[in-house]
Amino acid sequence: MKTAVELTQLFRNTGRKVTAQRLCVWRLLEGNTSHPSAEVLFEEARRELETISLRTVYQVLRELEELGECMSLDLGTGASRFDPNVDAAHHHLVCTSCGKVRDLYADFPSVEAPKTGLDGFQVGSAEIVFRGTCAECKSNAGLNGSTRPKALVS
Amino acid sequence: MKTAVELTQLFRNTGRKVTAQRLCVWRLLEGNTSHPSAEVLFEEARRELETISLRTVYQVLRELEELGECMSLDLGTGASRFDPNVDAAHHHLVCTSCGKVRDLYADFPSVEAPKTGLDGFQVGSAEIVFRGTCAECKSNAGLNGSTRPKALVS
DNA sequence: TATTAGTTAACAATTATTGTTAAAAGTTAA
DNA sequence: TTAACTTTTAACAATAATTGTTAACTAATA
Repeated sequence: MKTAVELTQLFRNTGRKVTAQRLCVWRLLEGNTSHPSAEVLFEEARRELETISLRTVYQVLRELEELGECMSLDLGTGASRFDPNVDAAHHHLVCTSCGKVRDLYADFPSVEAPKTGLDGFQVGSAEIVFRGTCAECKSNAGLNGSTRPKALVS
Repeated sequence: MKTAVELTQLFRNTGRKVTAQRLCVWRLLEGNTSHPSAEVLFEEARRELETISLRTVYQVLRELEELGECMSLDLGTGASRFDPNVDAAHHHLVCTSCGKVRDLYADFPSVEAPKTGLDGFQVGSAEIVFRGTCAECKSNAGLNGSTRPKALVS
């Protein structure tokens, strides 16, 4: 994702306005590797800008997606997760207990769809999702039942 | 997934009843590689059993999942897709234009999460999702606009 | 055939997300 | 600074997928 500063340029140049709400969400996403949902971003945004609405957060996320500055990920955790890292190829680790998502920067050169047997299917991208248990959920296991399992394996 | 015949045994042995509805959905899933959604299964089931309800289809799918006989996949196509193939490791090709899902039986031995740098995350499984365009959508491209793009890249 | 489980209809409810409207407020170019 | 234009907000409604609920009915099994 472009920086908030770069986005400011871009928006002004294209007749869009740089509002406090946009700036707030942009800044929250900049360098963010936590893969927040819209709701989570909304809660964070509200701390800085008490009057921001969830509706607006969705709008800002949508427009970032349309600009190719942000990706929404469907990882089976209930809500879409937003990832500002659209440049570096990477994969994801998803905790099946708490829904936490972590980036995995590893190159899997062998992950390429075979050329044959695809029935003409033209492959553009490959995403790997690793599922498992994060450190916290592992230590919480057995006792209580972990930190609010909002989503399972999907 | 076990065959309808095996499931019949299992259900009888565990005090559950083998109803026409269960049998119908089981049979529709047996060997099914089309990754149908609940709705699609419902429509197919209704051809054989006009009175079956969508509610029941969801129930039957749920119980198959709980028995580990079926997987629900969240591939960013809107609705969950059901896959009776829970035994053989395989991956998926998803058409970003029409949502079609195809199995890919290919071994990617290198796809293993690294041991280090995971911050204690314990990885259990890896799924690869290849996205692209299926043969039909490729030939339909340019003219009309393809067969109802219900879902995009997610 | 009796018992028990399952199905159906007919809803309500939920969650995530987008659409809508009008009024109010903010941003920007000039 | 102002005028023009864009955004935001509130306050809903709406959608789609899915699950919960109830009661009446029907069907499966021992």
